[in-house]
Amino acid sequence: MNVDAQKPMTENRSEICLEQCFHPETVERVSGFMASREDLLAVAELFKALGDGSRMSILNALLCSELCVCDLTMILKMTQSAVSHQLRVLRGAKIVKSRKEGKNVYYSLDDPHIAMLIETGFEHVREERGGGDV
Amino acid sequence: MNVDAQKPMTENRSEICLEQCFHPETVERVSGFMASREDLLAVAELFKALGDGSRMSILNALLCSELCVCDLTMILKMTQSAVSHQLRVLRGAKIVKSRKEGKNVYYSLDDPHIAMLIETGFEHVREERGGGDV
DNA sequence: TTAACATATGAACAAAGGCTCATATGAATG
DNA sequence: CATTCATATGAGCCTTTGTTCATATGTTAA
Repeated sequence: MNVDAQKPMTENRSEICLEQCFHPETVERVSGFMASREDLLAVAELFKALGDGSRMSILNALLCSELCVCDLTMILKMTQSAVSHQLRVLRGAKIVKSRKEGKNVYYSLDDPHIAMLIETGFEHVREERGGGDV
Repeated sequence: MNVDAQKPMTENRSEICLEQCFHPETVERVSGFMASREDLLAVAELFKALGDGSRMSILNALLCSELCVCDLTMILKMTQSAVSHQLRVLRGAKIVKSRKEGKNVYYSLDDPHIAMLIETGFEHVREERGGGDV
């Protein structure tokens, strides 16, 4: 989470890479192609929220069924507090949504993209271990 | 990255959730559905590696073209050292691959899943900001 | 209202992560 | 071989993050 990048590039150039080393047109073209800083950060935040073992376990469970916090606590064998804290992160990232029913709060995946991301992730790591390439 | 969960659940049950609160069949069913701990951690690691602004910028650039470290340094206006460190993380996560040519090392996305993940991520955040739902 | 329970949250602490600086490695060139 | 340049890496520093513990909030039932 930096992407600051707003320092004068003139100075940068002299320290790091003398003018002959890089490919100016490529750099130009790719620079033009880059997503907005805002989008980049948003996507990074999304993946960061997916990038934790506990949260991935929660999501894996929610992939199967809507669940209340207590169920999750049982399934993941984690503290209720830890589960709640992680659900907060997931809620903040709009990865899960919640629904209140009496004393219970039921969580589920927020939208189909999320399920797709998670499933693609699993595919990727399984193939990687399995064969090497596809 | 915890997912330890190997403490005796008997004790857990009495502390956290008395027997009447949860849905035993659901818990049972979902527990059976869960991916292996190994896969969960691998996926979490994958997303964690994607979950950083600097790395997402690198990947966004690589989505467009194969690039050497120096090009990336220019495009992202980051230190060469910082870029190299992040490329190491990406390499370790098998998200990018590298190819050496003379003094330069060229990086590119490792496989199509990666591009798909990133693009789905962008779609998600754009739709989220744009409309609210699809 | 009081008690019991499900969930949320704040503080504190330990661990992980990203950046910079300095330096190492390894290739090309004189 | 010595130099130069592209890239990689280790150490140190500071920030972020995940967990636990204690407690707050809010809902249902007695």
